[in-house]
Amino acid sequence: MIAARTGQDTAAPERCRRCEIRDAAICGSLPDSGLARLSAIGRTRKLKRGDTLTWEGDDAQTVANVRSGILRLTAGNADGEQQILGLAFESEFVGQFHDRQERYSVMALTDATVCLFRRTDFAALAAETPAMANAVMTALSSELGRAQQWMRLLGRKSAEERVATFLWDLYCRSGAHEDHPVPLPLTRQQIADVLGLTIETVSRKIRQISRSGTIELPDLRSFRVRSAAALERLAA
Amino acid sequence: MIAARTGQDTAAPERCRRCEIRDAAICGSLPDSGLARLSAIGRTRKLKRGDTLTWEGDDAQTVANVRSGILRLTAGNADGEQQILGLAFESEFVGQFHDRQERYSVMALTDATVCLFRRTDFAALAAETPAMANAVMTALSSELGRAQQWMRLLGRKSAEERVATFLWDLYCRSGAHEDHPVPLPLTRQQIADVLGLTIETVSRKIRQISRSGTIELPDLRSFRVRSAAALERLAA
DNA sequence: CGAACGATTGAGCTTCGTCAATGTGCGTGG
DNA sequence: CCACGCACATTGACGAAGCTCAATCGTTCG
Repeated sequence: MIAARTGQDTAAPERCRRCEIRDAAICGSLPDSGLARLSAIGRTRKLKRGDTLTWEGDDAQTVANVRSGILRLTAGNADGEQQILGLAFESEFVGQFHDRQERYSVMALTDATVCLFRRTDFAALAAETPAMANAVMTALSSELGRAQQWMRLLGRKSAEERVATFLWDLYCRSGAHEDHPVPLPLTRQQIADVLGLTIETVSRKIRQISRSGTIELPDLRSFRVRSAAALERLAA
Repeated sequence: MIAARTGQDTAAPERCRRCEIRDAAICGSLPDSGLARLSAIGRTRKLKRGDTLTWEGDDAQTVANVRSGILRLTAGNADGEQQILGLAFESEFVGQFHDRQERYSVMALTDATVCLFRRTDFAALAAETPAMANAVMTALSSELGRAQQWMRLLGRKSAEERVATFLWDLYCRSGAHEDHPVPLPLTRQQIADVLGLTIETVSRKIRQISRSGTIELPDLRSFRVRSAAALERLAA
């Protein structure tokens, strides 16, 4: 999800210039010494699908960089209702760089690998290394940008546009080309939760886009884009 | 609007513990020297209702702290459609602390006073003063929290809940008590834009909440809360 | 095979947007 | 002062989008 127009030319990889996706750019602006320090304090953790990395309200001990898989960020409210705040894909950061309390719960939607940093280590590094502090701000800025794109999706897009946006997003991130299969590692229910729709509406709209010939559905866990242009147009 | 649970005990004022609103806490964690530096680089500007402070896409020259009035943050997309990203009230910050390009346009919904800082001054201060960098991160974090609350409003709330949330928000911020008039300095159209609804729906829902006895409408530019508990319940 | 789970499809209903008519308050010019 | 125009607000009728409820289908796994 979705765009941070950072207005910066960092060295961070950009997977797809045309869609709304950019990678979090935290590493791009770091000097080598910062990178070395960073990797010195990180450790890898593997998550199984369904595992929860952090719970909303917990002490914020760690921030994480996604190496593989898809994480889901959710915040509950008093009624126990869950609002999905977004997804985090490879290379993106999740967690509170600054706050002492988790603002959202993070769950793995697929098997995933993350690189964990203790928040305090991170903060200490930021305090002593201006470039690091700068990088944290970049990450926060970029997260904010993603949040704002997400708002546009939730606030203004129709069900069809939401579904198309989601598929387009996955397509762009996957690096696949037209007619090549793109993994779709979420259930319809999970997609519905992410997009703020019901499972029935998601199912109907996916079918509808498929019947229109824009995509193909070889099975429930993948899709092929027949016309990228048409899909992008549907995504609005 | 709306909540940043920073998990921090800062000295920043908290107007209303019960509702979702907190003040941006940037000043709370600054040492006096930082504050002195901060006020040295700031300057005041008055905005008339309808004035635009910054345009999306412009070079980000300044960040601003709202001293009075209400600002509206919007982002356009290719189609020229506008998505409202939120409002900024007294004591909150708007603008890009980190990015070189404005991410949203800022317009005054009412006459307003802002305190402006050049982004570069701000950044320089942050680079040399860890406490200042920390404060910027706090502000970014808090903005992120607001964005996430806004997502919940856009993603999950019904028209009635949105309107009630908005009124509840204003009520809490105003510091007024039950049966005291709360200023409502926006037109129905502006409220509709903010909440992602149409003017007709806003009008109907406000009337409906009024007919239910929860609020009273002495005129179009203010309201009185008859039952704060009921209003909070409607806000969900 | 049968149970369980996810997905699909249909029917009906609710909510909210659209379009159109009407009401209300206010400033301006006669 | 009054009449008029204008902007904003309200209200009603209608329709479309999407939600709810329920039935059915397909796959997978025991």
